Formats: sequence, structure tokens, C-alpha cells
Amino acid sequence: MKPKPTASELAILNVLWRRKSGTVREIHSDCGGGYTTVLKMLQIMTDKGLVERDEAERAHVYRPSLQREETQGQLVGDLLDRVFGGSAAQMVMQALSGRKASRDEIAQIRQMLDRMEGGKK
Amino acid sequence: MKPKPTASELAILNVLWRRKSGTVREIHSDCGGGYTTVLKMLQIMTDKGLVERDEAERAHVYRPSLQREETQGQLVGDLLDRVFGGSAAQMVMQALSGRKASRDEIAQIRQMLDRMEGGKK
DNA sequence: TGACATCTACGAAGGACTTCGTATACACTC
DNA sequence: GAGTGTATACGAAGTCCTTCGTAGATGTCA
Repeated sequence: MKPKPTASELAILNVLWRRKSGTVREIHSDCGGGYTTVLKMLQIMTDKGLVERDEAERAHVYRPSLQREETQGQLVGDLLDRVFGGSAAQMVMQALSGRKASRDEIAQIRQMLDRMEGGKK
Repeated sequence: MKPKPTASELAILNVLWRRKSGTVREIHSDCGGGYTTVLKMLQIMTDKGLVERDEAERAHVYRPSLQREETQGQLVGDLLDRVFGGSAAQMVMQALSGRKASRDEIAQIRQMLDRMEGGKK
């Protein structure tokens, strides 16, 4: 499976998920840091399979190999196991108690719970 | 603030939260790995302030400096920011869609949402 | 006392992550 | 063609994380 992205890889992926794709220069301008640092990161991420590179043009174009949701699911599952002993309820608890969720968000979550129970019946 | 524990530090903390406290030997037997590796980790964690050490006896006794819930909150908040752009609803979504939560857990989460809205009113 | 078990301390190796400097290639313009 | 700007490639340094070997102190028991 794809390796878990590190913190700085994630910063780059966040940019890429937003823009769909981008050259080093574009990513760098959204992301800060040194230009060659971003370049190097993208080369490493290509090796790891985290992004894909289109070399057709002189300025290579990068795009994420995984959708945002897949990576989110992977990272959240990892935290769930390592920190919450697999208990999703405990994790949700912590997520909601630390930040105040908006009324909208609460409604959204309720809907999802309804859907889950509905699908299970 | 306390630094974010690494993966192996977390493994040790999980043992300590369960036992409340323990010597290197006790932790090691719950945790695996080399004995001196666990020892070294605990020394480093003491320096970082992640655990506290009682040196009264020959075999030092370690205990976690933070409660489990505090560290959980810290880590979940970190993931929330770095991976979900701060949207708790999205994170809860991923947490619940990846694993099937039990009916019990779902009920538990519902109760919590009720409490949150109640407290807000 | 001597042999042995058990403890802490510490240094060093190996790997991953991050950053940056430099080399090199390509394109454009005067 | 010389100069300038922009691209990739790559090596090397610095840091952190993890593991382990070894040294030295302390306790126990025949």
C-alpha cells in the first residue's frame, strides 16, 4: 500500500488536492519554503508513489495519486488504532469536545448516523 | 506545551495509561522490544516531559505526565488541522465510514451530540 | 568474598525527513 | 553567440527517531 505521507508531504498534497495538479513553481507559490526544497520533496514523493509526474512539458506537472478521501481515511484509521484502541466513538468524542462544532456540523453528523443505521437494518 | 509523542512513545504511553505506572521491566514485558531500548525511550520521554520518574527505589517507577484524554485530544486536534482543514464533521465522517461502528457506539455518539446542543442553548 | 542477576547511563550506528547549495540543461533575447 | 532566466537532478548536511551494545553500580546468596 501507499506509505503514510509525512507532515510536509501532506502540506504539498493539500495544495495538490485543491488545485488538482500543478508545476513545482505553482505548488511552491502556494506552499512556501525554498523552491528546490519543494522540488526535492516532489521527486521523493514521486518515488514513493504519492504523486504522479507528467514530463511532457519542460516544467513537469504533478498530480496526487490518491484522492484526498483515501488518504484521510488511511490517516484517521491509523490514529484510531494507535491512539484510541480502535474505538471510533472515543475518537469522535475527542474530536468534538476539543473544538466546538457548529450547529451545522452537528446536523451533518446526525444525518450520517441516520444513514449508517439505515443501511445496516 | 508537551511535545507530540512519536509512534513508539505512544506504545509505551498506552501501557502506562493502562497500568497507571510501572518500572522499565514491567513496561518492557507489556511492550516487547529490547529491554535497554525501552529504558532509553523512557529516559528520553522523561527529558521531554512525557513521563515522570520516581527514583526512590532502585528500579525507577514511571508514570505518564498527561492523562490519556489530554494526549488524545492533542493528537486528534493536530490531525484535524493538518488533514481535514479543521472540519470536525469531515473527520467524523471518515472515522465512521472506514470502520463499521457498532450500534452501541452510534448511540453513544448521538448522546454526545445531544449534550453538545443542550449545553449550547 | 566471589559469582551472578538486575538496574541505570550513555554512546554510537542506521535510517528517515528536511533543507539547501550547486551543477547542468534548455529557451529566449539582444 | 553571450547573457539571463528558469527548469531538473543530485549530493550533502543537520536533525530526529529507534535500536542496541557496553560499562558501571547495586543487591543477593552460597
